[in-house]
Amino acid sequence: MMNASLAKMVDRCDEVSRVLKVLAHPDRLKVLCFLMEDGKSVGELTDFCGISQSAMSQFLIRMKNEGVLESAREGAKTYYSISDPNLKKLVRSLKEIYCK
Amino acid sequence: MMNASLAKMVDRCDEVSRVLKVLAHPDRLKVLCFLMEDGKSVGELTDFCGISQSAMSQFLIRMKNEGVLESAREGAKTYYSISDPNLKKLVRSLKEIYCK
DNA sequence: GTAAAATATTAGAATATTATAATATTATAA
DNA sequence: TTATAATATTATAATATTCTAATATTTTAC
Repeated sequence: MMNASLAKMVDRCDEVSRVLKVLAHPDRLKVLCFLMEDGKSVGELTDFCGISQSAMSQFLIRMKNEGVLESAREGAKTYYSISDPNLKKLVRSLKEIYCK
Repeated sequence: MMNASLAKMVDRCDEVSRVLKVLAHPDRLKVLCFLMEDGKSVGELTDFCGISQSAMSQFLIRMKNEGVLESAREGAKTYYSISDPNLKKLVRSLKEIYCK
């Protein structure tokens, strides 16, 4: 009726869909693509996306709380980077699928 | 500054994030996992997910409008299946990443 | 034709998300 | 110590999503 792999996936739909929600916004996805290279400051990310500083900060903190980003303060700047290896894999897959 | 693959991905963030939005709900993700096998009727999908018939119908029609599902009426039943090959690849990737 | 089964539609309340503006905090440089 | 740069916080309006209930449509079986 239902194979083991499907059953496992179904068990994790809540968890996985929460992560997907993070990616399901053009600016957040853009941020994550940019962060694939290395850590960036809030200012760099704000410039890159062209959204307000406040909106960016809120997105970043939200993604950090969701467990996919980590932050490191260096002086007045805060650098964000991807902390979740699964998310990195996922963004790589998206590139594979949609950017060939 | 920014490699070609990243640039391409950034160009498609709007499109890709719209698809991800479809997956970013536990019940819709569950449906898509179930549909990886083959087409299912609205009734089967409703039973599988344990949500109301109306909610399921609305989700299915929305996903069809989004271009990831197709439907085929057979008598009183409507069978839905995945029409977007990229979405299939994506669900496969999610299985790979999160269900190993 | 009428009833029942299967699906779709509509409307609306409840909730969540997004975006903006204003302000606060923190750190550095002068 | 004050000004400025960088980031975070708060509040809120605007919008979008989700869920439910009620009803409508379509098809088949009788």
